[in-house]
Amino acid sequence: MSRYNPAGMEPRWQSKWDEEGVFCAAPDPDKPKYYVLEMFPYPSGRIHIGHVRNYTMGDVIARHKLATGHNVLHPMGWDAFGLPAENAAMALGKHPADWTRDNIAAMRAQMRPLGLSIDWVREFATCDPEYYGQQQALFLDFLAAGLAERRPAMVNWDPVERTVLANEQVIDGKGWRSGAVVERRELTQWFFKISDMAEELLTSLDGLAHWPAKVKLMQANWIGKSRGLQCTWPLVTPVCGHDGVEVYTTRPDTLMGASFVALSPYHPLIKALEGGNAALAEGGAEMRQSFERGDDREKAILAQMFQGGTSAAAVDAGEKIGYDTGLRVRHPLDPDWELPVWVANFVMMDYGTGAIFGCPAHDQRDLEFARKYGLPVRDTFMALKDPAPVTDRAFVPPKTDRVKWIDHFTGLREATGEEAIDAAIRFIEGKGCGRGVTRYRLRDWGISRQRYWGCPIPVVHCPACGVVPERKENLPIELPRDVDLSAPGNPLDRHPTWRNVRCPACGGEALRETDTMDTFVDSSWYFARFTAPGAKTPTDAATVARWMNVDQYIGGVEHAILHLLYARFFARALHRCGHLPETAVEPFDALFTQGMVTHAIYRSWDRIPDHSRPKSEEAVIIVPRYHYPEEVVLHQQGDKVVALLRSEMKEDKFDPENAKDRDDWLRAYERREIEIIPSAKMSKSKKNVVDPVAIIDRYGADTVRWFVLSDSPPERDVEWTAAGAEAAFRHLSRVWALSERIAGMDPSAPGAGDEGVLRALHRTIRDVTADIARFGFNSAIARLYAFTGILAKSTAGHAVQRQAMMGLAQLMAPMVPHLAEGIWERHGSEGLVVTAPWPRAEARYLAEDTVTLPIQINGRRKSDIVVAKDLARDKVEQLVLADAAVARALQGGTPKKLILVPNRIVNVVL
RNA sequence: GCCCAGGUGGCGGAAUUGGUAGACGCGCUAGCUUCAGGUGCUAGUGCCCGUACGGGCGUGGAGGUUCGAGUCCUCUCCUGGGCACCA
Repeated sequence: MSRYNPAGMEPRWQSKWDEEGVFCAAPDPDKPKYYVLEMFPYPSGRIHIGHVRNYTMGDVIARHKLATGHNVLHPMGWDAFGLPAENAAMALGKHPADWTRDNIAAMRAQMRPLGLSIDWVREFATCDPEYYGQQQALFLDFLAAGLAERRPAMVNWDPVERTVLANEQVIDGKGWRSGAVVERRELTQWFFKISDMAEELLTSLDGLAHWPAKVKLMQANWIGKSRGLQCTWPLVTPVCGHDGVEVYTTRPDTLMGASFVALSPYHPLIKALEGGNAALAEGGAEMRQSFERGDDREKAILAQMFQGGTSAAAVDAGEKIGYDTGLRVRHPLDPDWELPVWVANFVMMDYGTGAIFGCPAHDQRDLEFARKYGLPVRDTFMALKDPAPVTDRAFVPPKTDRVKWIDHFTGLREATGEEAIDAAIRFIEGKGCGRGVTRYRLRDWGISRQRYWGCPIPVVHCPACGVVPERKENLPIELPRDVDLSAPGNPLDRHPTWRNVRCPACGGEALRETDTMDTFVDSSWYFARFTAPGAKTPTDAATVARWMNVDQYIGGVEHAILHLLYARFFARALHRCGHLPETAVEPFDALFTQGMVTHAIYRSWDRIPDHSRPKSEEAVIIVPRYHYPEEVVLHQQGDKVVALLRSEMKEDKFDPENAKDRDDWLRAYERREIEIIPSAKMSKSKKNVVDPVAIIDRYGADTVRWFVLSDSPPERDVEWTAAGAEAAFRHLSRVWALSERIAGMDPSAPGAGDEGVLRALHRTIRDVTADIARFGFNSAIARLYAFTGILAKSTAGHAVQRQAMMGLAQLMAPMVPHLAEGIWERHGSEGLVVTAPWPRAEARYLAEDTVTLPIQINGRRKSDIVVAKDLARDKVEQLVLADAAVARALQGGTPKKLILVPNRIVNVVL
């Protein structure tokens, strides 16, 4: 009788799997293929418990598919380019390449003990020249296909990272990694023309049946399709070569409510005008600054704080500023109607035409602007019920609401906004002074980064030929090893020789492009590369056709827009360039977005002397101090749990592991407990992190795997608790002990209740199989707990208990593969669990010949009866009326009604 | 502000098409075992009344549909997420 010993068992089975090559994804034409992929990690150097959850989920799917006879591809790699390596280089004096390689080695070493069913032969890192060289080849193909281009553009400049960011990488006006407020700059940059595919990327979302609706919705919102009218408002007096102002609107039906035209401070006409108008130039510059630095927003927040309120509404209001340019335009529907042209800080150059017409009655921003500067407010429609002119709130009903129109130019009287918009576009197109236009919020993907540690963009700048693509035979364009990372800016710009090349076209002296690609490019096609990681072309036609699509993709919901949208674009671009079959333009058949692992935060408050104040005063500052979970011991005190610092207890010679000591210590130092802040996202600064390596060392990989799948549904966050991890370990120990007990049974001893155990086993097989298929891992585990309980109490004979134990091991195998192999071996089974065919639930054990029929009285359950399945209605009624609880309720009377749902339920209505 | 997802015991959470609410785990209570304690085992555990038999209430709140509602409908409150001067 041996004890459960994961430390001894787990490495042994891992070697065994390696020796047998069970995870090697050699194409097997006799089996259906199945490609499982988890989003690959950034090699930060340490695995995170969130990684463990992510990869364990993928592993359950992969192992289950392996057992159901699939040819499984389950690879792993590293998203290895990116800024942290450069930062580390500066901080540690270590080359980014070395830092990255070391981190990869460290993380691989931390991941391998998890026993994941990964084909490690396919492993690669995006910083391998073999990988990024192929990416450069793709870039050249995209360029040739018109999918990439170089052009000047206003870009988001992150002053901390000293590079530009894509729109998707700017969150709340701040860089997604640095958190710095981004500035706007005009730079010549490389773009992928993702906006050309906006419509396709939007409509194809409908076909993604196995994607979460939430992710599809987020993408649809991001693409942001709108239909509207674009029309010219002629200038009364042409100026600076402009005859009129192009305006885009989604509400052409409200054209008669116009009160002014407003231009973005970046509008070309404003820039042209500023030359001759000092006041305008000053005002325009001020407004642009407010865009760039968010100045007025910050000021507003500050003002609010000093006045004691920080309501989001007040801050969000954002003061509207404008200058009257003095120009006037004619209304497109009425040449006699002249309107003023303003420049306004709330008009964006990036959307529409950078010019709007203000309709204060039906737009809150325009109303605020009009009220501030005394511009007219004209109602164009009113509510059917209680029509009233607009005063301090713009009237903006949903476009599907019917409203009453005031003297509408299309002749409408009562109509919805939608109908009015359609009518207005038709009307204006008929008059020839405007056209219906569909627009998208999605803009092109700027991929240029002024950084070292990324994939070089393979083009050359030639004084004679201009921008020339590199020749494919010269790829990969490798990053130079000898770079100076100590100074700010792009080290490739400063490199003495790397830039100097011959022009691929004319052979003259030329300069290499020094921008590198956004790291999201690296992760936009790795899934395709995994199908043939050694190919001399980006993909290999036959193998990519065999393995694509990814059948199940798993990752965090934080990539719902960025990564997944780029990957969808890339798949289409790859297809156009002949690297992916058409069937793979949507590369991920099914997507699962898993929740985070969270943990409570332990915080105390330290009083430290405040040296900035004169000594005479009571000068202390109270600062928060956070504690790692392992520094804290939890103690049950009455009905509440308190956290105590182990180190403090030890200093006072108390044993933190001893409950009585904890009690004594608490009594002696009553107020030294630590605040417990409920579950939050793990964060290093709050120290609420758990180290998977430490947990694996303590309990084994199977316990960690079991735990991260337990309790919470996988799409939701799971709270890591020490008690939960203990419970997982105890359970696995009990399963092992049960297996030992059964192994030690007398094989010939008779037993009782064989049938019941087998029924329970087959029900469990049926239910666990269904649960795994629908990602209900927490439910599957609950059922395995329940079945373990039944087996543990069973008095069945040895043969049946052994069979049940083996079935249990198989069902547990995707979650706790090492333990399952151990049990399998202990009971003398052939081969490995991992390659054994998945058990089948047999119909004869699932069929029931009796049913327990709950009896409700007036809809509330009062009793139940056991009857033969499909028993005749009148027989059931007799039994129901004879039931003690029913008789008591009837008190000799007859029920008003008796509802009988066969084999399901009975309801007696009094 | 707009859009989306959720609110179920002390806690994490179960609950096919409307059909026994609270599976399973944690915690707690009692007992047993070992014992200095933890561990292990057995039983109990939604709330209220009742010694018990039993009864009443109960899935954020208020209404509604139904023989029957966690599930469907209307309104409302709260929490989390996404987007946001997008014209």
